[in-house]
Amino acid sequence: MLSTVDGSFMSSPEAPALRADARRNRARILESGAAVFAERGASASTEEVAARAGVAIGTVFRHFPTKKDLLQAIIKDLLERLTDEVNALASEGDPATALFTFFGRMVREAAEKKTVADLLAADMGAGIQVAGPVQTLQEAIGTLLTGARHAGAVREDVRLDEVLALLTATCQGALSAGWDPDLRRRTLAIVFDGLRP
Amino acid sequence: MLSTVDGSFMSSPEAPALRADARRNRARILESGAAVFAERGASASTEEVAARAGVAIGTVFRHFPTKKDLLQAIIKDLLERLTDEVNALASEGDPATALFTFFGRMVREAAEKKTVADLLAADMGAGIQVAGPVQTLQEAIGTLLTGARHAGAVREDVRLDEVLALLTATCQGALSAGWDPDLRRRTLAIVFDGLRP
Amino acid sequence: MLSTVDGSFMSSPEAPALRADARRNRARILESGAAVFAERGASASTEEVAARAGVAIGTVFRHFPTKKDLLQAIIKDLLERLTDEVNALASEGDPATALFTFFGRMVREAAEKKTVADLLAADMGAGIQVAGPVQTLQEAIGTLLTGARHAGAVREDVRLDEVLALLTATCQGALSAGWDPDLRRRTLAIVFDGLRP
Amino acid sequence: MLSTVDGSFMSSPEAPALRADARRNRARILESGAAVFAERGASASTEEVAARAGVAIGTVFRHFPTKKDLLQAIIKDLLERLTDEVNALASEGDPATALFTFFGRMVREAAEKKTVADLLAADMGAGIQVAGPVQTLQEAIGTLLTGARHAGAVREDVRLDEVLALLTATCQGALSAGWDPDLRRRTLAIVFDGLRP
DNA sequence: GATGAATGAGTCTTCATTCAT
DNA sequence: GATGAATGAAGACTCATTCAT
Repeated sequence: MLSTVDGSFMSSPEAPALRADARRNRARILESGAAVFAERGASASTEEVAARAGVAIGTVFRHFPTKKDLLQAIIKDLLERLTDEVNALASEGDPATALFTFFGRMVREAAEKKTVADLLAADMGAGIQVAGPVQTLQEAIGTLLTGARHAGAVREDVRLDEVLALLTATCQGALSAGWDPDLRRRTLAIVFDGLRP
Repeated sequence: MLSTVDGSFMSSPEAPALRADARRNRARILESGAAVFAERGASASTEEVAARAGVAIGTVFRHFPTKKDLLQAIIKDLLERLTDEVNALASEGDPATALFTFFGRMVREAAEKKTVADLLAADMGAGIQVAGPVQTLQEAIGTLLTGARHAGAVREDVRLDEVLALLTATCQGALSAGWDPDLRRRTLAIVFDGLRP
Repeated sequence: MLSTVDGSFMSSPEAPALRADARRNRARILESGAAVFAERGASASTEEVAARAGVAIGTVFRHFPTKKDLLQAIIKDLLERLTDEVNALASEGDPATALFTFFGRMVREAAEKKTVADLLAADMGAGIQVAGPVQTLQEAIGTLLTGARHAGAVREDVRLDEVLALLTATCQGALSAGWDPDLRRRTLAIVFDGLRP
Repeated sequence: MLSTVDGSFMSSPEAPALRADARRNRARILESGAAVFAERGASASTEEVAARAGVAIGTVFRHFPTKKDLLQAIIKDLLERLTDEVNALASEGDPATALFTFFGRMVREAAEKKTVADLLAADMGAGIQVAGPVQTLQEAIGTLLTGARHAGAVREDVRLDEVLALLTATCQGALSAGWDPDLRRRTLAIVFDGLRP
């Protein structure tokens, strides 16, 4: 993946201009947070995130005043990275396969890193708000879908919300059940078959 | 549904006979536990389960020495009920549609009652062991699949583990995303299409 | 069972019927809380209150779900006790001296036990609500004042709010400065002189 | 008021000369500290003092190595200002009214600015030492008292410690109860009446 | 000197679990 | 067996204080 975690050289203009060490810590906290929450679920302790990031607990709370803020930031980060991937596929790849490629990649990552859908699922309920980034990602996937339809790789009557539903479902399934590569391939083959004309 | 919640007259032979009120309490705890954990997730407090069951907290722990035991019992209960449903479909229904019927019913319930997959997903990770009942359910579903294949309703090369993977995935997806009936129908249509010859 | 359900034969009607040991603990927590907060101020730790009461921290929070609740209960308790005293004086004592007697007693206790005014002052700001009990106490003192005026012991134009202001002020002063008995006597003598015709 | 806030040109001889900006910062910290602690009580955070002073937290701790030091400095400052006021009244004003004038002014300020007595009361307990400045102020007030006695405005048997006790008490009372001007006038009228022959 | 990020002990609060009643 | 009070280990969060930049 090309994007940097800390967004160091292109931080958004209104950001408070963090010191180099602070930026480094922020990035490490996000990273360890993603790992810890993916492994242990959203109820893992902030202390463990701090420990894995190699900082004191206070540092985590300085960067993210609330556990919810931390969770939200991790998810946002993840969503942005996914959106970047989708956009790259949309501009480079073959429209007939780009959607399936992204779909497969996302499910594989969910199974391997146990990150994406768990966070999306486990915590949405807790009032976490990431509406903006989610919509951006969805629109990007919509572009892939349109391309695939035009290329005749996907049925004309398939709508975006079904695709998103299938994507979310398979990510969560792969995640919680730990699909091995072969099972993943066979399961997705069925879904992809269902999408084709 | 025919199964009893408390399993009163078929408890394992060596278990000491429960007093009538104890049996009643056990059943009510399982029931309220299913409701509470489905609504609030597995991190809901045991106290709340007790309150909704109308018993004191001590009573819950007398029946289930550990929260994990309670969760396990609830899941087991659920699995047994599902197995009964599958078996009923297998012996009565049309083999060509039975699998799809069960699939659709389970996803609908997940979406409506937020029970099945949430428990299965959220807590499997915590070391809960329900291997036996799960296998029983899986075998029952296997029967449905075989019937469907023989009836020509499902492709010959589709294996049970893919079907289970798709079932789990869509249940979780429906659950966490709250699919409305129309979205559920369209999403499952794609999956079913993928399963057909 | 022959014993009564709550075991308490004279608790106030709407009270939740505490067990004997719980009632004992509740009382001890209120007592140690009054002492600790008076000594160390309202920012003393709940842990210390628990320790002095000889219970675990959880017990304090079972009885008073919030630190604020604890503070409020202590103050209410105090106010009720004071109101009782005032009422006793109003019905028994000499109207010409009852007000002065109560005034002096309250200031002496403030100086000795460092309780009354500190709590009243330190915590009122934190959103603690004891409006009811406070008003009850004030009305009781009002009765004393009326009696004293009728007896010619206090000037006709002295109103209740001034008396309360002087009472609060001297309590706080005695409390924070630790007036010794002699200083207290001389200081109150001046105030009482100011109140007389 | 004549005293400078920063005490720049009269700092103790051995203290290293502060840079102009450092002197300015010290003054602003004292000022914002007085405001913040008066508003929020002594448990307000040092961070807030820094923010209101427009400096970083490190700067506060460079000037006052400990929160206690900061509190102590604020109180000292306050006491010195009060002493100046008393001295001015002692040398200029009418001895018969000077004491009452000062008394009334101090109580009014307490009620309005919530500063004086709060700090004096709330923090004395925490081991803050300002014995020297306090004694200086007390002696200055003693001069006012002597003048008032000689002028026949105050009873011969009234001693300084009672006057100070009444002053402290009414300041605290006015402060915590927020006496309005009318109540303040009536309450002080009673106290003054008690002091007169 | 100023800055503000990092530290970590301390505080409030929750909750699974135990046990006296 | 049922009750619900007590326990105490965690967990989220705060804040005085230190120190690298």
